[in-house]
Amino acid sequence: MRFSRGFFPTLKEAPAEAEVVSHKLMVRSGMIRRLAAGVYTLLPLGLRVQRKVEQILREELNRSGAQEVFLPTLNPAELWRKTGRWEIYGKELIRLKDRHEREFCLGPTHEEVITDLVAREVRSYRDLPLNLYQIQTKFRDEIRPRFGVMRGREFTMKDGYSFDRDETGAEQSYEEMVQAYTRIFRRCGLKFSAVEADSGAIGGSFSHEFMVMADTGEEAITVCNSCGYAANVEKSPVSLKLPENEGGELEKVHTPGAHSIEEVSEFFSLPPYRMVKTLLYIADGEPVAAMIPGHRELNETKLKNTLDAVDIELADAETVEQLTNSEVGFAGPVGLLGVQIVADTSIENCGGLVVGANQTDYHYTGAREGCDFTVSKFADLTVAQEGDACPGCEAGLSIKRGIEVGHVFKLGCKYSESLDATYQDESGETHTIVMGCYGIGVGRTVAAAIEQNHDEDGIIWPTPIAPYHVDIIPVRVDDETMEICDGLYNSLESAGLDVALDDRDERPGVKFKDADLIGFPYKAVVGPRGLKEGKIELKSRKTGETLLVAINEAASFLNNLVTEEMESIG
RNA sequence: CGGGGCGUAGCGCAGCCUGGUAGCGCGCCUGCUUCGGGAGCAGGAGGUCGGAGGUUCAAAUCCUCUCGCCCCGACCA
Repeated sequence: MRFSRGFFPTLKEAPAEAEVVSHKLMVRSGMIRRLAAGVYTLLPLGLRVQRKVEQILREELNRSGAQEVFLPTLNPAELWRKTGRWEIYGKELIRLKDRHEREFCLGPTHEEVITDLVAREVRSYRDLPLNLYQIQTKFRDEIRPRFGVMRGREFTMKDGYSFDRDETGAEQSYEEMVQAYTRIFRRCGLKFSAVEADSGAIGGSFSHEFMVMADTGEEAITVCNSCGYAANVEKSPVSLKLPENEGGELEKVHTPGAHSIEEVSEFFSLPPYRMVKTLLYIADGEPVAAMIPGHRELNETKLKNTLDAVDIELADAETVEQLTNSEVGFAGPVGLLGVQIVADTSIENCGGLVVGANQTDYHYTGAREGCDFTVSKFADLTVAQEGDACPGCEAGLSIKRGIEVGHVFKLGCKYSESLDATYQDESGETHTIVMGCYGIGVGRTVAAAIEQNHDEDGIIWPTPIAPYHVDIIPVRVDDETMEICDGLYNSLESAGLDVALDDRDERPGVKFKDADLIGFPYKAVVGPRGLKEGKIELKSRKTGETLLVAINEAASFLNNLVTEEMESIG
């Protein structure tokens, strides 16, 4: 592509709304433009990169035996009602009605549609296993779209679904997808790790997230440097042990003005872990009290799973006051009526605890679980912290940040059951199909690649997903130079490289700056300095190294460089 | 949805407090000179100051409502 004909609107300054590097650089380099909150137009450069990622996805998924389909965006409500998600998915689901008042939604994911398809078409064990995927626009009315293409309301996602006869088969499909994903992200030039994850609203029993390590990531991950264990903090198990403690008798103490754990802890001159936080939640409409040691944070995902609830939220002040008959800050398990109490396992049989007394300005000391109050369920309820013991090897965990670019789930029969996706085995017996589902955020992968590969001048594309491999830069736009550039352009194109030619009548500095911003892996500079010796300068974006190569050798030289890089990274 | 902030030329911003001529930098157009890391000079185009109401002789500026956007939290690829 020649710059003079191209649509590459680069910007010197990033729009004020862009917060993270990838967003800024995508806007500045002319890849994307915003239409509305979380809704973006892909310009030619952005589209090229996205297409390259999609191509890698197709190659690797096809290689693993999956087949591409294309499912409708417009989904009838009826299907979603069958699985119960019309209600469960909530406000995130974009709903609409047609002229006959029939209800539809725009697909935020496609378990319903694909399972319905398979339920209709698959009869026999001979049809299994089956693995289908699509690359398509998804719609989710995110509460808070942000970071450009990283969390949009309309975005491109690759979603795939596997269908197997049984658990064993499903596990094998899952493993194949993990392998495919590993190849995909490696080819995209990303440093990533597959971490254990919570299976969330989609449901299911087992899942991994593919996280690209980046300080701007929205996810916190626990990582063990010793055995390699990695998990989303939401999922990362914590087993707390509180120090032994005699306890003493239950006693109500006047604690004026002490609301927070710090204040109460200071009041009694006792360490925070002897305090117990009692947090009141509304879980699917029912009040629940969750107790955790005072020095810890509650993990809402774990709480939700423990309660087997669809939706939980922290009770508001009014509700808390109603339930505890006191101001906010004095909730405790002793004498708390009509509320289910769950607690972190560390509290089981524990004595000498300081808890709220459900009376303004009063706390109990010397409370003992099992004696002064009873808990209906114990579970791991806290958020993992830096230094916690690794569940694999007991070494200290560290906390890192990551961007979730992919997610693999073992779904089980959740959808195949509600949509009646079954098959007959060799003996004619009917079984429910066992499913898995696998997602990759395509735009997010592109953004993550930028987060990991950039410098102060702009993007440094990994060669396999660069919009163009080489940018030819004539220093002077005169006939002699342009003739050489055109020659190089043609031979590179016929060698199969993606090549840009900056034939604009601009000063060289402008071209260099744009080339660095856009992030072409190589610049081929054709100018008087090199031409004196009959040579072209090849400059690597990544290393900044410059090589002088004879004009007639430049094409094959570049071709070798690029090919080598594509292969080594693949 | 709760908390914080912002809407003035394509982009980045000033002006608003204390009402009275709409400004700066970049970009864009024309010309000349330049030409190896975002050139210089000269000339020029471009703005219903997010929208609606109100106060006032007079509103970008004050008041009310509204729409949009961004940041912090719960959701997720």
